[in-house]
Amino acid sequence: MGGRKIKNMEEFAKVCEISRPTLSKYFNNPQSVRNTTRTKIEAALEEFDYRPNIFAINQNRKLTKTIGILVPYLADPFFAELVRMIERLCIATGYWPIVFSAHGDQELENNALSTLQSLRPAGALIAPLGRRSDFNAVRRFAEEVPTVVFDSHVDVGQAFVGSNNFQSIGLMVDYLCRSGEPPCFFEMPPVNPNANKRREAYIQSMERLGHDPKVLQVNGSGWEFERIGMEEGERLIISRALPSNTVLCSNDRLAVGFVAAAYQNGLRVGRGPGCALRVAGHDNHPWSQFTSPPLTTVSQDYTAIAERSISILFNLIHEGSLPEDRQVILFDGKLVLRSSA
Amino acid sequence: MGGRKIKNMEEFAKVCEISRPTLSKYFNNPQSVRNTTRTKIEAALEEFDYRPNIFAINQNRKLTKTIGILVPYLADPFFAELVRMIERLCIATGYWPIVFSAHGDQELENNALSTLQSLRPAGALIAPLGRRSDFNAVRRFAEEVPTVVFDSHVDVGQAFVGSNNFQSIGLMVDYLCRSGEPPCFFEMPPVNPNANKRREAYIQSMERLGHDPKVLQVNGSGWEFERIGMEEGERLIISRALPSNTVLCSNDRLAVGFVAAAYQNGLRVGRGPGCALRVAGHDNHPWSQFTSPPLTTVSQDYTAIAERSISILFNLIHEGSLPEDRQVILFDGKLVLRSSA
DNA sequence: CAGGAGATTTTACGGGTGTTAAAATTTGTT
DNA sequence: AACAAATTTTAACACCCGTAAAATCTCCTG
Repeated sequence: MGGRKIKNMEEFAKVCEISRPTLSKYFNNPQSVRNTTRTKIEAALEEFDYRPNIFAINQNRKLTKTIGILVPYLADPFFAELVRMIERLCIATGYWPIVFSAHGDQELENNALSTLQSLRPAGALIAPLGRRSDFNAVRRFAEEVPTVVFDSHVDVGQAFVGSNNFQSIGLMVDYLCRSGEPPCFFEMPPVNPNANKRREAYIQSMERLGHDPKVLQVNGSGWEFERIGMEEGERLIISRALPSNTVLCSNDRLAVGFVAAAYQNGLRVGRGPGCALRVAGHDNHPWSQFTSPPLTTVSQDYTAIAERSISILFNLIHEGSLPEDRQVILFDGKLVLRSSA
Repeated sequence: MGGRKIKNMEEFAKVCEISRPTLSKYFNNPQSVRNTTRTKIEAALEEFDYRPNIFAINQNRKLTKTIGILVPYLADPFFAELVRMIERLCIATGYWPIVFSAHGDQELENNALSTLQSLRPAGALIAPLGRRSDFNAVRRFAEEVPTVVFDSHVDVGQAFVGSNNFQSIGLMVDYLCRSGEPPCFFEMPPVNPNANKRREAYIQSMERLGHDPKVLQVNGSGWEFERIGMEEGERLIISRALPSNTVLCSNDRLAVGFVAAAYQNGLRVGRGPGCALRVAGHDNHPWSQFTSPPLTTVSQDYTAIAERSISILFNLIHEGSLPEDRQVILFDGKLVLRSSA
C-alpha cells in the first residue's frame, strides 16, 4: 500500500509477473488460483495501490456483484436499522450493497427502481411504498431483477419476508384484554398493507374474545407518524373521544406521539394505580424504549427478517431458477412488556 | 415505453434514425442538440425501452455524474434527514447521489471511502466519524476527490460546513442562567470534534457569566446515545450526583435518554412549579419534540447545511479550481423553547 | 443565391476488464 | 522419469459508450 499508483490491470500484471487473465480470475474468486500465485498477487497488493475499475468490471459481467436495496423512508429508524444489517450481510458475502430511499414519494421510488435496474444488479431487496407505489413499475422491475420483497407485502417478486401481523396483534390484544380494559385501535389512513392487516387482525382478535372492536382512524398523511400521533391523539383526548382507557396503536411511531400527547394533557400513562391510560404499540421500534413511560409493544424480529431476506435472495441468485411457488415467510412477534400498558 | 427492448445505443440510434454520437450528446445534455433532433429522440424514447448503460458511460467520462455521500451513522435521524435533503438536491441538478454509512465503524468507513474513490465521483460530501476516523485514509481520499466536509470538522477537503457550536451553546447557557439555576453539562466521551467544541463553549460561557462550570462526563461508547443518556442519567439521579437542577446535554439524543431516566425515577422535568429538574439539549433533533416533556434545545439549520454544502461542492466541481483558502462555514443555531427547560 | 456559422454525421479510436480457446507450463502421481 | 491433470500464458475478441477530427448538412443573413 502507498506504493506507486497502478493504472490498470495490465500494469498490475506486469509488476506481479502474472498474466492479466489470471489476475482477473483472482479478483473474481481468490480461491480459484494456485496458492503460490495467490501469494504473489497478495504480496503485490500490499506494495502497490491498485483496485480493479468497478465500471469496467460491471460492463462485461452478465451478472454484477451489486445488490440493490430500496426502502420507502430511510429516515425511519426501523428501515435504517434493517438496512444496516442487510448491508453488513452483503459485504460479508462479497457483494456490493447500494441503498435507495423513496423518501415517501412515488416519483422518487420509480426513479430509484429505474436507476437500480440500469445498474443490472444481481438481485434486489425492496420494501415498496405500498399504497402509494406505482404497482406496474414495481412489477416490471421485479420481472427483470431477482427480487425479494420485505416489510410491505406487494405481490411481486420471488418471495416476501415480513412479520406475521395476525399473530403479533393477536398476542397484544390477548394481553391487553386479560390485564385490563379491552383496547381500542388507533390508526392513521393506511400507507401499506401492514396497516390494513393490523386493523383486520385487531378486529378478529377482539371478536374472538367476545369484545366489540373500536377502530379510531384519524386523519393525516405523509411519514411524520409521531406528529400525527401527537396531534390527533391530543384531539381525541381533549374531546374525550376515546372509547377505552386502553389504546393499541397501529405502530410504535404513532404510539410515541400518542404518549407525548397524553403527557402534555396531564394523563398518566401506565398500568399502575393512578394511571389514566394504557398505550401499546407495535414493532419494538428503536425509539419505543425511551418514551415516558417506556412503551409496551410487540417486537418485529429485525435480525431474522434481514437474514432470511438476504439468504433467500442469494439462493435465488445462485440457483438462477425461481421456485415456481412464490415464497411467503412471516416471522412471529414477541410481546415486549414495558410500563406503558 | 413498453416497446421492443433495445440492447445498446447503436441499436437505439438505428430506430431513431440518428447517429450514435449525436445520441451520446443528447444524453449528456438534451439542450445541446437541435430541436427537431431532440423531438425525434424523445419520440423514440416513448416508444422503446432504452437507458444508456451506466457502467459504460462512467468508464470513459473523465468526470462522472456521481456524488458520494458518507455519514457516520445513517440510523441517526439527524443524518438520515440531512441525507434526504442532499439527495434531493443532487437529483434536481442531474447528479447521481450514492450514500454510504460507516455504521460507527472505522473499517466500514475506510471501505466506503475506498469503494467511493473507485467510483471516481465528481465530488463527495462527507461527515467523518471524527475521533474514530482513520485520519490518513480520509486525507488521502480528500486529496483525490473534491470533497466538502460537513457536521464533523476534520481538517481535510476543500471546505467545511457545520454549526457554530460556540454561538449556539452560548445562547443556551445564557438562557438557562437567566431563567434559573446555571446548568451543569452532561456528556459522554466525545465521538467527534463537535462534542469537544460544545464542552469548551459551555465552559467559556459559564465563566463569562461568572459561574462555575460543572462538566459531567459519563462512560459509554458507540452510537446508542439514548441508551447511554438513560443509563448514566439514572445512575447520576439515583446517586444524587447532579451538581445542579439544570442539565445541559451535549446533544439531543443524550437528552432524550436523560429525560426518560428522570421520568422513570419520579423526577418531574420542566420549568414550572413542581418540577425538580430542567433538561436541555442541542440539535433540534427530529425526536426532541416527542419527549415528555418536549425538549428545549438549539436548532441546527438542517436545510442551510445541506444547501450550502451542495452549492459549495458544485462550485468546486464546475470551477475545477480549488480556492486556495479552505472555506469554513458555520451556521448559527436558534433557541427552540419547549417545556423541558 | 452565395456565404458562413453552427449543428450533425461519419469515421475511427480508446478505455479497462471479462472471457474464451489453444498452447505452454507446472504440479502431483505412479 | 513419464504422464495426466491442473494451472497459467498468449492472443484475440467483446462490451458499450465517450470523444476527437474531418466531412457534410442545415439554416440564416446579407
